[in-house]
Amino acid sequence: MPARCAACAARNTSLCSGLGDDALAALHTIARRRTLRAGQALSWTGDPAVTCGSLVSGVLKITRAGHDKRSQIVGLLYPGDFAGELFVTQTSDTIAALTDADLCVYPREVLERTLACYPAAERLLLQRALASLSEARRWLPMLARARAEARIAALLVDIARRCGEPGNGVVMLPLSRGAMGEILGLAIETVSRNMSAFQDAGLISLVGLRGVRLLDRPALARLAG
Amino acid sequence: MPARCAACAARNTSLCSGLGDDALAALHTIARRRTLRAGQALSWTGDPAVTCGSLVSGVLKITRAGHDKRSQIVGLLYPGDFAGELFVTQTSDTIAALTDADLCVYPREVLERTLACYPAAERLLLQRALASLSEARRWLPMLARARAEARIAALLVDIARRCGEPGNGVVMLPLSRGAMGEILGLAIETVSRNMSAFQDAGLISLVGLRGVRLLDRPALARLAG
DNA sequence: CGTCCCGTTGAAGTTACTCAAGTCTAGTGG
DNA sequence: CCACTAGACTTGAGTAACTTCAACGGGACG
Repeated sequence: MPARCAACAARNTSLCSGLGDDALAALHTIARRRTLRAGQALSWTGDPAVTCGSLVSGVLKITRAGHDKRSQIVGLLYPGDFAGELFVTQTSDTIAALTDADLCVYPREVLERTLACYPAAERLLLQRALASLSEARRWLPMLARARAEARIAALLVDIARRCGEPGNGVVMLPLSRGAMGEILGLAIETVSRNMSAFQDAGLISLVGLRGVRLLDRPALARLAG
Repeated sequence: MPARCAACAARNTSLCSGLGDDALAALHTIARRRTLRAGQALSWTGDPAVTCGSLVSGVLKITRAGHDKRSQIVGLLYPGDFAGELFVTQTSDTIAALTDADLCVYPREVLERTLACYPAAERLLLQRALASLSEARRWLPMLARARAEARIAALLVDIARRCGEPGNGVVMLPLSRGAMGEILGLAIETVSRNMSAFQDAGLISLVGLRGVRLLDRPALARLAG
């Protein structure tokens, strides 16, 4: 096993986790490390689809332009997730870093050819894709119908689940209020108002700008529907 | 090639299109025909995931319960599309027929094992899954932000594209006003009002309850954003 | 011919957006 | 260590859009 892979933080959760040593070596030969600073983009909507990769650390956002040119976040990527689009020549998504991030990137076409030789890897990717589809569909009823209160409660529960807690119960959001609005389809002021209301109701406690302590997770889950 | 497959209307668009004779025969042996009447369900949210299949004719809807128990359509399936969920034991989606429909159904677990032997089929499914993911994400900004007018225009253009025209330019919607609302996250009255407004503006012309003639498709596309 | 269901239209109420000030945090430099 | 600043967050008031509630029209089918 390549030394870099053995030491990789995403070794057991990324695309690579399903691979034997030979497949891993094959991927390694086409891989390149890349770091992104918070705010920096990996790709832009409409660009030729040339790179994709596995996220090793940090959080990325996937955005698309809404009808009025306002950008909408259509997905978040956490360590181990696969970033980028396969089997297309032009990207639909803009992918950018919410926090500083490390990736293991591959040229798209080479990766596609490599995957064709390793069905186990392709199957893993299929499972991931179906899970992502299901997750995207889980948000549809939320964005289509739910009130701001429910959307925000759902997002808080979701992020707490994925970001885990560093012991003291305070979740550090990888998102600004503005980014939360971009995910939820809400104005920044609406997000802020509801967060304050949750705090007043004793459901959460805000810690600095990004920290949140979930004081009553069941109640939040109930609000989320 | 099995005679039933040779005569199948979805032979060249479904999962089967990527298969050689041997794989096709393998699938055929585990397949069963099934017809659904309009309104009839293939599976319900929460049921064990036991069946999936290829849609041969008709249109299906995929729905999930919203936060307030109201059902939200999260996807439509047209002939050739794959229906059902793989790699899960419990379904998230309710799948039901909007029109009378024919399917070629497989037991999920058997299909999964069969697919593992035919990487070409699995790759096709991966491409489909990624396309579905992209389509679901295309709706996110719509539902999150866009006004009723834009959502409805987008849906009309979308359906016209998929359902084609029977020559005279009239598209027969597979959806009632209520179903359109379930897709778009709008009240039935809002859909109705906006359809009337489009007609008054000369963008469309309503033909009976389900027929629509798109008189100014560019304008609709522009409204859709 | 009547009924039922779907669709349309109208009026009132609610929710979140927009615009506009403030306030706080975190990071910077003295 | 403290002061300062830029950006992020919060709060308030007014408005626009959609929902809800309610009643009416009209085609399909018995």
